[in-house]
Amino acid sequence: MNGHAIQILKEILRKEGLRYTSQRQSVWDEIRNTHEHRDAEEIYMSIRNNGVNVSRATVYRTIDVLVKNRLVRKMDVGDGRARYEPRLDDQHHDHMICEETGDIIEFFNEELENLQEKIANDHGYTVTRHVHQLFVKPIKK
Amino acid sequence: MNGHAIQILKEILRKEGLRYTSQRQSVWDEIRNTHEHRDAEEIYMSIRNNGVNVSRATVYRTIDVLVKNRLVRKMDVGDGRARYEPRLDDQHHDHMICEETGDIIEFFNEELENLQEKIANDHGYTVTRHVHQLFVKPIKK
DNA sequence: TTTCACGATGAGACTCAATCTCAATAAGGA
DNA sequence: TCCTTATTGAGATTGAGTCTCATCGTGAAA
Repeated sequence: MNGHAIQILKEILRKEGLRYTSQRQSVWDEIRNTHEHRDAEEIYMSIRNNGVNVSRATVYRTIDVLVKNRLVRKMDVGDGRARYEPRLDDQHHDHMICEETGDIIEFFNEELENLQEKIANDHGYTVTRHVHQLFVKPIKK
Repeated sequence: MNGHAIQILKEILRKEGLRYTSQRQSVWDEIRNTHEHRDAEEIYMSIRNNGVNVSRATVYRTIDVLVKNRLVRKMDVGDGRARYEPRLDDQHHDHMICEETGDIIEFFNEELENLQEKIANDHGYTVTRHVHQLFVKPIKK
C-alpha cells in the first residue's frame, strides 16, 4: 500500500465532499491490487478474507464513487453481475469474452475508436462513453 | 395479424418441439407490431391492455424462444432491464443511446463489423455475437 | 370425433444482485 | 477534546427474472 494510492483516493474524496475512511481505502486497495475482472461479491469476500471488516453496502457505495471518478471501470458481461477493474494509469480498452472458457481478453483498436466517433457525428452526436463486448470462440485449427 | 406471421411462429415452435398456443402467438404479435425497444413489463402490460390474459412467466418464457430463434433481438441498455425489438426481415444493427433524451438510434456500419472480426481473428478467435452501444450527446451548434 | 398423455399456463413463491433504512459509530473541523 | 454530521453495518427491501406445481389444453392417435 503506497502513499501515492492513498493520496489519489483522498483527493477524490475531498473533491466529492466525502470523508476519508479505512473502509473506503480497503475497497480501493482491493480493486487496485488485482487486475482481474471481479464482481462486487468477490471483492467483498476478498477484503474480508484479508481480515478487514467491511459491509457489502459499503463495498457497493465505495465502488460507485470510484467508478464515478474513473479509478475503477465497471463492465457488464451480460450475466447480471457487474465486473470491476482498476483503471488507474490504464489505457482505455474493450473486452472480448470467450464463450467456451469465460476468459476475458482486453483489446484496444484506434481505428475502432475513431470509427465510433465518426458514426455518432454522422447522426449529430458525440460519444461520451461506449459499451463494446465481442463474444467469441477460439478458431479451431 | 397476417397468416405469414402465424406460419413463422408455428414453424419455429415445431422445430423446437413446442406446441402452438394463443399465448405464444400474442407475445410474438405484440413484439412484432411495434418497432420500439421495450422491456418485458411493457410488453406484458400492453398485451393485457389489449384484453388478452397472459402471465408474466409466459411472456418471459416465450421471449426466450423468440430470441433463441432470432425473431426477436434482446438488448442490454445497462439499466437492469432487457429491451426487445422484432428482428424479422431486419438487418443487423447496433444502437446509440442519447444520454439527454433516452432516444435509441439504430445504426449499421459494414466497416465496423469487419473490423471487429479482424480484431478477434488477430487474437485467435471468431466473433459469435457482440454487444455494442454508444452513449452519446447531441452536438451543440 | 373422441380420447388422453404430456406439454403449457398462471399465480405466486423464490432467487440474487443491488439498494435502502436507521441506529450506532467515527471523521475531522473548531 | 468536543461535537456536528457523514459513514458504517446488519438486515430489510427492491425489482427483474426464474421456478414450482396444480390445472389446463394441444394435437397425435385411434
